[in-house]
Amino acid sequence: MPLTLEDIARLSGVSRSTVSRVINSDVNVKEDTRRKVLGIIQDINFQPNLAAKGLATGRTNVIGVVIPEGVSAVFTDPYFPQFLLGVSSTCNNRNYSVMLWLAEPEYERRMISRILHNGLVDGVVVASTLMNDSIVTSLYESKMPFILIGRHPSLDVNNLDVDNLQAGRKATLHLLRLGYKRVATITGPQDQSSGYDRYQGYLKAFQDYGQPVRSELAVEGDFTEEGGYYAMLRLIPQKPEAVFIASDMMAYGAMRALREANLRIPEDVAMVGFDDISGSSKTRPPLTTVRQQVSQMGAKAVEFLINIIENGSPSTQHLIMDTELVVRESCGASLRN
Amino acid sequence: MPLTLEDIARLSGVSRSTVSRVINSDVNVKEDTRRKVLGIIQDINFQPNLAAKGLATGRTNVIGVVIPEGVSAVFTDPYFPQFLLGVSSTCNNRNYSVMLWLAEPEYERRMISRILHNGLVDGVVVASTLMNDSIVTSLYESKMPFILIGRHPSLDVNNLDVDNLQAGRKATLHLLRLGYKRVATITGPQDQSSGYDRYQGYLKAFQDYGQPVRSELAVEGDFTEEGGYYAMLRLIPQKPEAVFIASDMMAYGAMRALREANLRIPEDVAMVGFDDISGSSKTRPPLTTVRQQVSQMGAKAVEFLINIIENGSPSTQHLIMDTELVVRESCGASLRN
DNA sequence: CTTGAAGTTGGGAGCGCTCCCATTATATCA
DNA sequence: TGATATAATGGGAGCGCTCCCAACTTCAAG
Repeated sequence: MPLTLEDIARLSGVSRSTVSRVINSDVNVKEDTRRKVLGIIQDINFQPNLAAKGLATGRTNVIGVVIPEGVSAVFTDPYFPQFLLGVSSTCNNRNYSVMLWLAEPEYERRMISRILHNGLVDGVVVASTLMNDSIVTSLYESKMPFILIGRHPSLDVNNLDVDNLQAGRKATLHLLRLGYKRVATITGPQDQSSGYDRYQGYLKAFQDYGQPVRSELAVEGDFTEEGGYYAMLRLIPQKPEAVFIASDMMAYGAMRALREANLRIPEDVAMVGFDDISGSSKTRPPLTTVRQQVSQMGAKAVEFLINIIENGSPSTQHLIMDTELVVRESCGASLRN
Repeated sequence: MPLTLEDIARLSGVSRSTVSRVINSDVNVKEDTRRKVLGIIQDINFQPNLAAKGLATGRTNVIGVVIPEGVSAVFTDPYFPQFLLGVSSTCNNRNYSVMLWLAEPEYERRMISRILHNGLVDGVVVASTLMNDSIVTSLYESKMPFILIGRHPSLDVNNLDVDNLQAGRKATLHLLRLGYKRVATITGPQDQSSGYDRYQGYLKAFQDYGQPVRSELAVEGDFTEEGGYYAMLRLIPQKPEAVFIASDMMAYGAMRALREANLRIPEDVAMVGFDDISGSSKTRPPLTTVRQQVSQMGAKAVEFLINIIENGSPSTQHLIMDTELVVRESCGASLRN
């Protein structure tokens, strides 16, 4: 049977209240008393019951992380573990715990109400949803603090996003400037903001470079290897000279398709990916890609959320993280200079 | 402000107790009453406060999943997301939630006591630890229900494991029977049971096949692509004809090393991997590997754990899951028949 | 000393639920 | 129809904590 505040109180000859003060670092405790109580707590390895604390304070020191499982890439892309690493690590040192929900459509409604109403979490991080995800709407309508990874097309919510548009533009311009004429793209799903925005960046690059976009050079993928493979297959007949691919996983698939078609990278088709996941420096050839600091995003998201939980959020905030173009060999930059 | 049982009671003209009975499907409620109360609950989308319930019952309907971060492969190997998928999905339909702890060494002690003493979870799944992990010992000494994925060298704990020894033996025998003479292995870390057992299976295969083991043909890897690459580099001078590699990720690294050394797979060096992660059917050549049903393991682990939580566990149980050798091209089976 | 402010401490009430027991409604049988 | 078992219901106590207020110390200033 776990001990309670009352037990510690008895053992150290003070009252329940004083023990509570010690645990919560209240200043109004004589130094002597504090030391004595702390000693007992340590000796006995006492941990206050968080359910009780939660009931009394209305706060649990738990944050929820919601990842819609519908996003098929969840279980193949290193993006998610990496993100969770950042989340978890920050929670650890801020003394929070992580409740993980992989949202399955069939349980979605039930899950949402659990999250919102049952007092299990103090706030929620929602990652990589569809743009009009109902979870976001529900969260928005509730009083639950939350932060969206990505952005929402219409609602003004606290969010943390990468500047996908700039990044897509940067990657595409890189190819354009290397002199490739037929620069294609394999996009992410257009109902996810990351997929959509990167594609918009691609379009913007053409505009800025004063060159017309050819719609037959854009194919939609789904952020998986498989998806990249089939997208590339559809692209090959269009004879692209270069491709901007909206995720490294898809780039791997595209590489496979090109290899099977006996097309060389970058000589026949150059490519730039997106993410810079750990394998991308070791592909053949090494992949030029847009780096985003995924685990740092997880960390930032949690800091952001905890701040809202603890201090409230007078107005909504939007954090945008930068990306960096990592030039390796798949774009053919070294050949063309 | 969220509603309480008392509110629902008032709205439906019954008492708090009756509402509680309805929510917990107690039989002693008149059908009429039940319907009326249920109606109100639904209309209003009421969710009972789980912290309060937890306090009163000592159960939270939350299970913890602990993954030691020290295991470097955590963030590159699809194994973990896949496992979490199984865990999460089963929790969803059993009405449990998942608390995720990626154990960082520096917070380990604090985390363990939180898990054990603060009443946040009803039980714990511990995945892929080192064999003598202190988390397991602490859990064992506590009264907290838990189940270990893998096995423990000395403690008799509830666990769920694949038959790594048989699997390693099966894979190695496959190569031996194909007539390869110098069959090498890249093992996993020998302080993880999966790494150790697969290697023991490798040794057992030689013994059963009546052939001596050459110790220079075994190199220890760390379950990462990188590790597989460097292990293969060390193996190449030994001129192996075939290799059993204890994880597909390492096999990918090994492939890369062989490719760079201009050695063909399987003509110059044949290989068999382990895991059958999703990429393995699409490598060049497709990878022969030992398939384990990872997400199913997650699901089973949760079922197992929930059963212990709800019904107790008179004696410790050990669940062993089978594996299946998936023969593709990297082992050269098609060439040799 | 006396007085009052500041520093400490203790105990009651309450967070929202469950569980137990007492009470009331309903059914059953002779 | 009355006695008795059984089904339904209500309300108090308590889970372990925090928060508030009252009470007690301490100490410096007058």
